Amino acid sequence: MLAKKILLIEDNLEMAENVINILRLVNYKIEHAPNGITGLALAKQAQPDLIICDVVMPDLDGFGVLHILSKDSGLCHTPFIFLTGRTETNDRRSGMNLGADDYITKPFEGLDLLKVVEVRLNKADQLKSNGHVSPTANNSDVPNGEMDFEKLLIHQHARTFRKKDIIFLEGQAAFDMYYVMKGEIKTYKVNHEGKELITGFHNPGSYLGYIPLIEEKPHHESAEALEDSEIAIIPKQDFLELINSSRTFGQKFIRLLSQNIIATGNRLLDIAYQSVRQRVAGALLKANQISHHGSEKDFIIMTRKDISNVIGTTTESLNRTLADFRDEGLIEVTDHGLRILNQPKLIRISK
Amino acid sequence: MLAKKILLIEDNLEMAENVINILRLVNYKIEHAPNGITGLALAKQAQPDLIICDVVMPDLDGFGVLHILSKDSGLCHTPFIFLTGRTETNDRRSGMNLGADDYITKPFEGLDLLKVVEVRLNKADQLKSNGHVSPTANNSDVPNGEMDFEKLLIHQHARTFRKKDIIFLEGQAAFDMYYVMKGEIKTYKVNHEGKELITGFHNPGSYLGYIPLIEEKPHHESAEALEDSEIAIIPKQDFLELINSSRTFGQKFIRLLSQNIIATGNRLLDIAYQSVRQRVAGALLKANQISHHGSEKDFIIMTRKDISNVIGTTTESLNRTLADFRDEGLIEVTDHGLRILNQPKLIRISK
DNA sequence: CGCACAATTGAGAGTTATCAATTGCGGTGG
DNA sequence: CCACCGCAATTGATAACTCTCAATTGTGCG
Repeated sequence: MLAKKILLIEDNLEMAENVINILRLVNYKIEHAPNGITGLALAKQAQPDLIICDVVMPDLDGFGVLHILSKDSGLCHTPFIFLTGRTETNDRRSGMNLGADDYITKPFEGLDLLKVVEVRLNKADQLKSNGHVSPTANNSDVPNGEMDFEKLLIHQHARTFRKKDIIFLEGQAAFDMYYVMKGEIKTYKVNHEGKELITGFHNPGSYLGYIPLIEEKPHHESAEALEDSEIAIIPKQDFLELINSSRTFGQKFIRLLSQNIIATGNRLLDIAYQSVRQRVAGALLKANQISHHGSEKDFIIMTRKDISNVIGTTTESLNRTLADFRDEGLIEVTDHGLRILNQPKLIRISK
Repeated sequence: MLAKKILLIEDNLEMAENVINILRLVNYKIEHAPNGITGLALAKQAQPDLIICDVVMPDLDGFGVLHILSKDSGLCHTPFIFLTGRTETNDRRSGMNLGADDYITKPFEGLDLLKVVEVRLNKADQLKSNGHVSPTANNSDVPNGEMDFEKLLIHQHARTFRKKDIIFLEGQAAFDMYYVMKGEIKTYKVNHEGKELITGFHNPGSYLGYIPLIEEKPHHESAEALEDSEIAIIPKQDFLELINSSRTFGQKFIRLLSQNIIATGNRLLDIAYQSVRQRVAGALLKANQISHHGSEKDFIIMTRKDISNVIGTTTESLNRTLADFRDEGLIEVTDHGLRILNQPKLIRISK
């Protein structure tokens, strides 16, 4: 197989050297551009298999480079990896949506870099060789086939979001719909005092962020990755066309929305009139139903903060209730999570 | 004009005499059937302009008569009025959905009877003479034209629901969508302990009860008339066809659902974390925005119970908060309702 | 007039939030 | 390798809030 060609766009020469040295270890062919402008030119000329690009650069920064490349039909599907400084990403709560397929934070381990590069090259190969077979069709992550929709996903490569990464923030303008392919995402709203209420958990096969597209409004909730996740990003235009042209897809969405309304209505009633004790019991039961995501049965892995933000209470109140439940022999608290011991009694409490 | 022909189906002869005597005063032509079976036969033969029918009868009761007539293309649009006993209707909370165009409770005043009959005859005339022009197009109650939808409404006559009548109850099977043409409706959910949470107010132009039709599930909330109202009833089949065939209508519904989701999400956040004081302020402001329904500006007419059921608290807590607001000069409490005196400060409190 | 029901007010109990302090844990840097 | 830092989890004490129960007043209606 031909050696893969990688384009590195990085203005800091020391850093560039560093990256190049690491990549050379695996026999990649490296092109280096010292700024965004020449990076663009080099990309068009060399047609690399993958692009690594620093975010912070004079003149044309990484976002600019990405933006321009995404308009280029020959390069828009080339894997694009950001090199981001610690300070920028450490504060993930700033709501950045990187827009690249993946990213690496500086400083980084050589192994991390190689891994990310390899994964991205492999995925790109898969997409190419599979032709029009959807990448999601290969693994069984995705429930009930989407037909039209999968066709649309083919032309999208999934982006990576690491644990705690923000996918979008309440109030931001909405440009895309999101489709979870791997991992787990929470959506939430924050009130005036900074208290958070979780509005939903989203596993593979779940759609995110489409309501603002319909309403032509900013995001009404935020989304954050609870674990490393892969998410396909469908442009607003494509989504709207799909809704408007495909009857089955439109109907599917109407049903999604309806279910959402019924569920939210029930939650309203619970939060309005049930005690914390009742809501905790209910939340544990629901979490237990849903979150068999790979883990043992009857095992709930969530931070106290997240559980309390589902219930709409403080961690302290939650914790007291959990302690009560533990003392009453209803649940078991281990290092790794919660296990329900007496489901019938919990059900009784939750009503 | 020809004398109108009215068919009375009533097994109690004394009651029948009574009704006939009253109706004769206005020169109606009366046919009388002493039971449901002959009533049906007489209806088909005489083709009356209006039918008055007792609910409680041996063999075939009023509901049975109505059901059979509604299948008859020649009679299904004939105004149909129920005569119901006090005991049945007094307990309106039993969730009956009468299904008739209107009803009269025994014992009744002669004037009431005549009024109801006259109103129904007039409406039927209007429908006939207007041909394919929607009756709703004549008055400006209904916002932004519905196009396809109005055509569908033509073939429906509105049913009357009196104040406090139940339109549908949570848990009941859902057969129809409802379209408010006049009056005001509240939808609400009730929890295990009988506490009520109001999920919405619906004015003319508003749709009700369609979500269960989409989901093929029982009603997820109940609906009750807050004042005398007129509601068109669209059969499930018609609604589903409309959703599936009309692009614009489907889109319209997607938007309705989306708005609902955004609004409910915000309410969740409020109820979860805001104090009663904050929620009362918010509710007053919102009620003030919406409920200029004919009444004076800045004037809120709602029972304390309804306000507290919007907020998710008890009437006592609500009332204490209202008393506070009154003492602080933020609102004025009169015999007929509440008036907001200091909107800016209320806004500040609500956040 | 009296009944049924909505609104109001009071007193006390129960629940939940807040503030504060402590413990435990994973990762970092020396 | 270990001390240290930051963060999550836990526990305690207290304050604040809201509900419940009870009693009273007001109001529309037969």
